[in-house]
Amino acid sequence: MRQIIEERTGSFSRSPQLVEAPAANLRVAAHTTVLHEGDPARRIMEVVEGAVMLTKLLPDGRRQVVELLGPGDVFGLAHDEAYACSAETLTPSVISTHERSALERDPVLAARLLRRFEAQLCVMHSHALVLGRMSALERVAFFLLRLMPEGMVGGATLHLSMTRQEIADFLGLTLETVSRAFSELKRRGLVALLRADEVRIQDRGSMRRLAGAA
Amino acid sequence: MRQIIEERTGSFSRSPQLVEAPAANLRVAAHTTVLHEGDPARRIMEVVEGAVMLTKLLPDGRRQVVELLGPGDVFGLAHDEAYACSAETLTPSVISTHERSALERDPVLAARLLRRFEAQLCVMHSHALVLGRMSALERVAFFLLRLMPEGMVGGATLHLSMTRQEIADFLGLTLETVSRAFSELKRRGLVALLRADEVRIQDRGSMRRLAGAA
DNA sequence: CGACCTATTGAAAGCTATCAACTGGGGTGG
DNA sequence: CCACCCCAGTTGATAGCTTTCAATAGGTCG
Repeated sequence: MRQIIEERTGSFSRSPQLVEAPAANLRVAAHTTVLHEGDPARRIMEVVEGAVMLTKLLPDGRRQVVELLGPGDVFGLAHDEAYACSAETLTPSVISTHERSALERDPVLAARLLRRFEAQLCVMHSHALVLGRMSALERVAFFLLRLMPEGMVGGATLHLSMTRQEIADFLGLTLETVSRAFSELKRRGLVALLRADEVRIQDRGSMRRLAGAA
Repeated sequence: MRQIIEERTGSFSRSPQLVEAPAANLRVAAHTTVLHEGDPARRIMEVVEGAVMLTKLLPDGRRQVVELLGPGDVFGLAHDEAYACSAETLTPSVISTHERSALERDPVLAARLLRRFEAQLCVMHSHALVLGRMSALERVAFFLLRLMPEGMVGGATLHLSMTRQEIADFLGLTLETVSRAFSELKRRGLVALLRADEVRIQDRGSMRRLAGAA
């Protein structure tokens, strides 16, 4: 299941003494596991391009997608020197990595990560509200709005790069419930489904109301 | 509903030009709302002593306690220049506050907050797993273990400084379900309830197993 | 064109929420 | 000092939503 990471860091690659270069960049294919929950946490990473999901597992196999990341977002966080989540690309991505010790030496990097952590923490707070207090329909509406950049006009269609199972694991639902929610949103005319992974938001106002105007 | 903040910052207090003092400390009574979701986010805060909960509201009044904070934890995060959560003390607390601009001027502060943000983000990831994938009984077990410091021996009793409603809002349940879960844990002999807010963990192993060994 | 994987839809079961009644402890006031 | 009141918590019955199990449809790739 683990796929190979395609590494293209140019002249910096594979030189241990160059880990503190501004950024060691990795180009990674879609559906690649970049790091594994529990592995020793040596490096901290930023998404440069693409989309990455962070997941956690329960001993019995239940999975939660805890965070969806886009350009600028940071991952590879450590709890007790080990990665707290697995990270998997959803699309072809570019990821830059830093030695953890660079945080202390590089104030510019530290300042950037600080700002980003604050933003990600706020997003997690919203997600706790979604997971703890919203119905299935509301969760899916919230999810679609979150993926749809503000400036996106009505005509544009959104490509979901996640399966129903991945969306379900993100929203704390089952894949069947997610599918039913999509169908219900379609039935109500709030979204149009061109294909299973091509969505268009038809009635943004109603969607916002469903998602709690968040 | 809003309670008055009792301010005792000694000689630094109420001097606008001293906001960048090492720490403007507030001593706050229990059950005091320190800041309100949506208010302009001027300052960033740290818990020095006590316990604080961060909450978010849906337009229809549904509430989620998104984070429980103890000494060292940071709050007062901003989304679009406004506080993303309300913050309320659970116990008498001491809170230190900083101007947001201090983050850029004070590298020591920034480094401390960076480390703390990382830890809090990891905790939020765990909480997403709890909210998204755990049953009511598992959630309550997880909650109790989280409150029970590792070193705490069997004999010690834990004082819950939260009502059933607050615990429910933290775990994404109703107060009745939380109460039933407590009763079930008691019935199974995993915990003892001396009073409604005095708990003793009797069988830590079983509790860990329930909580997914997290 | 067929195989396979993902998504959709249906029916039934299960868990939690909701509504409601009751209990108990603490504090207040007589 | 005791009785009563009030609020938090507990417990019960029922409803509702989501999950589970199962079968069907759709799309993609060989």
